[in-house]
Amino acid sequence: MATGRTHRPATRSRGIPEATVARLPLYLRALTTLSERSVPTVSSEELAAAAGVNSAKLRKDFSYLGSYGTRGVGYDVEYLVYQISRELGLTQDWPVVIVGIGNLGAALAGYGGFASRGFRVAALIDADPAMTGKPVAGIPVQHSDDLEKIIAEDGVSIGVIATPAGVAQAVCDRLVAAGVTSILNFAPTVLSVPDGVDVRKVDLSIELQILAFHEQRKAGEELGEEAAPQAAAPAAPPAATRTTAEGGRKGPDGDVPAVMPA
Amino acid sequence: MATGRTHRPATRSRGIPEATVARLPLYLRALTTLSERSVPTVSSEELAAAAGVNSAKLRKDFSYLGSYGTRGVGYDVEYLVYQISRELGLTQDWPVVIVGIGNLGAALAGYGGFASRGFRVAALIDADPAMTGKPVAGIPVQHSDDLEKIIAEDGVSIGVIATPAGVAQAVCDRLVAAGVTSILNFAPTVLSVPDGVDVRKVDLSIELQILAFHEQRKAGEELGEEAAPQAAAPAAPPAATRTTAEGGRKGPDGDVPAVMPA
DNA sequence: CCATCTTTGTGCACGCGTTCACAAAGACAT
DNA sequence: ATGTCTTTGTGAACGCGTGCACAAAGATGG
Repeated sequence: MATGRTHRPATRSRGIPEATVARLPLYLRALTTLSERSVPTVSSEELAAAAGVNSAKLRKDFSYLGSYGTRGVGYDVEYLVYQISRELGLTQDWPVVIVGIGNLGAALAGYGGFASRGFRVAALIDADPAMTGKPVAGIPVQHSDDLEKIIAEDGVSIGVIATPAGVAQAVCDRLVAAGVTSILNFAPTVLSVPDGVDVRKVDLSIELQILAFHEQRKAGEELGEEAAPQAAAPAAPPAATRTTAEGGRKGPDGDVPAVMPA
Repeated sequence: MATGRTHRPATRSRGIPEATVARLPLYLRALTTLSERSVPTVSSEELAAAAGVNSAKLRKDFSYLGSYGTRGVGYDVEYLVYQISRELGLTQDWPVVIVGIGNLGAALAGYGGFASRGFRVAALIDADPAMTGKPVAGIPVQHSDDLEKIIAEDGVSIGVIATPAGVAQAVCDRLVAAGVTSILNFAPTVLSVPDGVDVRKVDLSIELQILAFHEQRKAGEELGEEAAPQAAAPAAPPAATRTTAEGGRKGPDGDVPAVMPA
């Protein structure tokens, strides 16, 4: 999973646990598939399998929404699709702006999953004047000078940041000042926002690193493990006296800017 | 955060809690930034602020790795960078293949965050013959017929799936059969894999839906809330006798294919 | 060498999330 | 009607993760 929430430690929203909210979209997707196949009802067991979760967990999740099932039968697919959509707020229109139209921003602009769920790409914004006016995924890119105006005119409350890390906080500040209260951040930076603003972060690099950790562990187990526990530590051990790090020896790597040169 | 893990319920790997592993990349990024600025040591308080977490949590996380700090001083930045890198397995080379070179696949191929962390894009694979040979981000796209050969020759153990949802499971099966044991999935589908294979899922649409939920809640609170609790339920209520759903009335939407027509 | 001050490392308690297991509810057949 | 059978909804136990708060460790100054 992309990484989690930032703000709001555990504010149980309207009694629905955060963990449950995060799974509702999963159920919704499975239900939509069933709906297309004209399946009238589905049992918690079947739906759980389709969504890849435990059936008891699914039933408990649904119990937070109300009693929408029928004992001995299961859940009415159409009805449940509507209830979950309503709970998630997908029955209304959510205009979204995407800031930073690099490779990733362009991919997001063309992502079908948005439009299909009540999300409407209201505008694409980029700081590069050369991009202004150029259509991406059928939508003309606008210059970031007009950011505030765009947000206000379209009543946008959700912003997507796909800029380099260096400018992400600045973009974030402008979005928030303009009235945006929910942000989906693809830039590899920790954004700080005032209370009342939600930030969710998707970090591609982090996901790979987590996979690498498990991969390494698996490889180690196969080899009998406990082979090279401490190896040769290159840098300074818990240095007693504080050693002044000699220049920026770390050379390569460095936290590369970001997702794309937007 | 992109969404979470799929397999491996809570297998505490080598004593390090899963939640801690997920935060290590965060710490590593903050530490790398400090390293570039030649900061020799950092306290848990400072580092925690930079990473956006609680300092007590950070200290506990580090305690799972060992005692790498010095009381009264803090942590040696260079040393900690190395220790975390080693723990995450980033000191070794991880060849990665990306399958499905649409907009998203191309964005991933050009993503700087990969190369900078020990991940090497070994190959780009797409099923479209028209793409074969075409360079994307400097790497020529190869045809999916050669998938097995590529995996074997380069010793790839990590695969990224950026294909439409419809073919994701098939691609996944081929990857696994060819020897891949870790998969990062961008297609909006639940992948089923044999034991021993890790799957992490990044679902852009789900993230937005979660934001919409909170956004809706915030909007509701402002209006005094409890305004339209039950509204007019359109579809069938917990139908007593099972109603045969009339055709595929659900019409619009439908779970759109995927990320890109790869 | 001792006192003081800073910062780590962690024991402990608390709360959320997960899972089990079962009683209650309703469909369906006779 | 009544009994059987299926499936929901949930009480309760458990485990993980988080955060507090403090003792131990070590640096630093006199």
